[in-house]
Amino acid sequence: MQSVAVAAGVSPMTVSNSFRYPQRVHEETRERVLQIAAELGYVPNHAAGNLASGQSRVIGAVIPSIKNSSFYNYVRGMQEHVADNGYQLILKLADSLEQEAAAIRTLIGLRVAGIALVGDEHEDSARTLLKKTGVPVVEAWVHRNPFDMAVGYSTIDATRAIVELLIVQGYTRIGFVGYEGDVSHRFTERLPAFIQCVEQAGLSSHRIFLIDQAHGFGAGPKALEGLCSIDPELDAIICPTDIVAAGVLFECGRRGWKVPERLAVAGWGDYEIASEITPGITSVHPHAYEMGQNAMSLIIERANGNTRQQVTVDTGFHIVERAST
Amino acid sequence: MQSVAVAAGVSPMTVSNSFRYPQRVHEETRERVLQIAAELGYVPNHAAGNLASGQSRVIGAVIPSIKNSSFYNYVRGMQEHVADNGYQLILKLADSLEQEAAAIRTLIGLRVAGIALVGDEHEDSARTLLKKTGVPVVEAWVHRNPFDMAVGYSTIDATRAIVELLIVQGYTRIGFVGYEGDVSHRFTERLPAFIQCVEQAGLSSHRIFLIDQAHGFGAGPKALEGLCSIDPELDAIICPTDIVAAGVLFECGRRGWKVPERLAVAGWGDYEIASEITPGITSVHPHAYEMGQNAMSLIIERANGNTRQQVTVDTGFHIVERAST
DNA sequence: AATTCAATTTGTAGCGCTACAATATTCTGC
DNA sequence: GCAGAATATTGTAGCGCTACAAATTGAATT
Repeated sequence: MQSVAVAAGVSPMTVSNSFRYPQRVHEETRERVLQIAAELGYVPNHAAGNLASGQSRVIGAVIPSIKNSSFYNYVRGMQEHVADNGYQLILKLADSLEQEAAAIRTLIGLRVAGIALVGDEHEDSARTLLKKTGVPVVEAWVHRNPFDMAVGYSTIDATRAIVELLIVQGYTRIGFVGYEGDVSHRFTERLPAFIQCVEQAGLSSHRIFLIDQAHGFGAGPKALEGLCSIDPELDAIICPTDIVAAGVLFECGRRGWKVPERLAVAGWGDYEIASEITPGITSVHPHAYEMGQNAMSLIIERANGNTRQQVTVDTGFHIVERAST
Repeated sequence: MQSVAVAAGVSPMTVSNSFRYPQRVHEETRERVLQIAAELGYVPNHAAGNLASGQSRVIGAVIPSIKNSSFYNYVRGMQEHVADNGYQLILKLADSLEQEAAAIRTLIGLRVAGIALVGDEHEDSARTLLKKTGVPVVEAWVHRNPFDMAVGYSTIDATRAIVELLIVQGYTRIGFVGYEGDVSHRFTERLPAFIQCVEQAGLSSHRIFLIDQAHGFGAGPKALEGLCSIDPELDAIICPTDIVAAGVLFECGRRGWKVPERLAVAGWGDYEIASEITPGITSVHPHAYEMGQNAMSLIIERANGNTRQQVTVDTGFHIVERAST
């Protein structure tokens, strides 16, 4: 900074202001400073700025995986929103709760302005740390009982919507594919909603099969086999993601089963494959882009001192009906 | 840090050493310090540490997109390697060269220990900045003419391998799908290799169709249509990614074409879908995990002062033969 | 008991920047 | 031409940490 200041014939403070508070500096001066900075390859040291001001223009987001495209639009929403507001987004990947806790520790070490997490299940140590440091936290993809702030949609309502659609379309032997073990509420909430909804319609809710979350397409054949051993005349299947649904479709192809005549297949997430595969997969579209935008918006508002009363944003969802049901 | 020091009855310097140089501190003392730090929710301020030491244990990686799973194993390789060496990885997403340049500026502002990029095409301003700051840079997925260091494999050799496989299998009317416009060398290198290789075999190289990189599965039908209008009797097709190949497979399904009898389909990247779809897609497996590992390894070595002579690592590839060819 | 040496701990200075208050400069209106 | 306001610029101190050198401690040796 010093050398830029000398080269531009101003004080270091003016260089600092040119970057951080452009309107405080006379336009002509600012342009000269920025040009010389560019020539000298000077980029303000964020670490020093952060230390001096106690503020940060970097927001961290932890996402569970990039294995599937589910988070593409979520990240895009975050990215575009922060860019519009002069912030920067950095990402950390975490496949497990331990990794999430480590990622949170890194982000806190970096003294980011806020942290966006996915889901509402976190390690106790991470919760404690977040609480103690008081950093703004948004949980995305969930919409109740926020730890701090939350943005999401009701997976219960969405489950109900998809079950009701299948019932209206005349399916009666509906199977449900869930994830086994410790997985996020955004998955575990669906099963009770399914059971309640099919029983309300006077149908049986015993067609349930749980698979390992780690599997992608491969889960499809496994799930189909599992459900068929419960009821060989299964006529519809609700999958936890479009990837699993596509796996089921592939397996139907191998078996020579017509979709949806022999079996209706519903997915979740409205991934790109849902619209491109034949038949297209009926799916829950979760407004991921808006979720990303709102997550950043909540953090930026909090960082600017606006403590909002309403700390949960419901971005809703909609059902995309396609040929698979 | 001060309050941890007081609570533990040691000097701030001992707290610092407990975190940064554990072996310098007596085990008993260290454990007490770390335990009190945990109780107090103290996480060392990376900004201050970075400022004081001029060193950073954070490495930044810029990846083009998480839309497809192509970079999953690459990121996993990076992640696991840095964790083993006491470093941290942060990710930035960039869909365009401008976004990449912005991401690089952010990472430089953060004074990261090194930067991993994908491909060898970058904005001039970004190149200049990287050169001037001297931060260690690895370009991944390319393996020649590194800007600083590089880790990748030869897309030319891989193209040759896949073309030769098709020729050996008896296909003669081979079509090639490429990307139009300004895309990375890791794509543009393939077309000349394709042309050279088919001509060497005495075949015609006029079956070429370029598509927009932005399209995913949807590119498949477009490409197939385009190539069929060049040669309706096309008997094999080489796609730029497995996603496009899957799109072609979907389209073949709609047309009632048998794969590989009517048309052989080759993909690239060995994404999960390649092994799960029926028929499985013959694909180029790029050893992405090893690429990620090596990228981090090069940066960490450089950060530790070991200037290696060999700045390019070839992680190779292999062809996975499946039923689609 | 004195000396040596290694292991452990501790002050001090300063990293590059920004908050804040103070100062310098330019612009109004009369 | 001048007071007063508005705009633009500048010192100073300090953010939280670590490099480095110096100091302390304890055990082993003479």
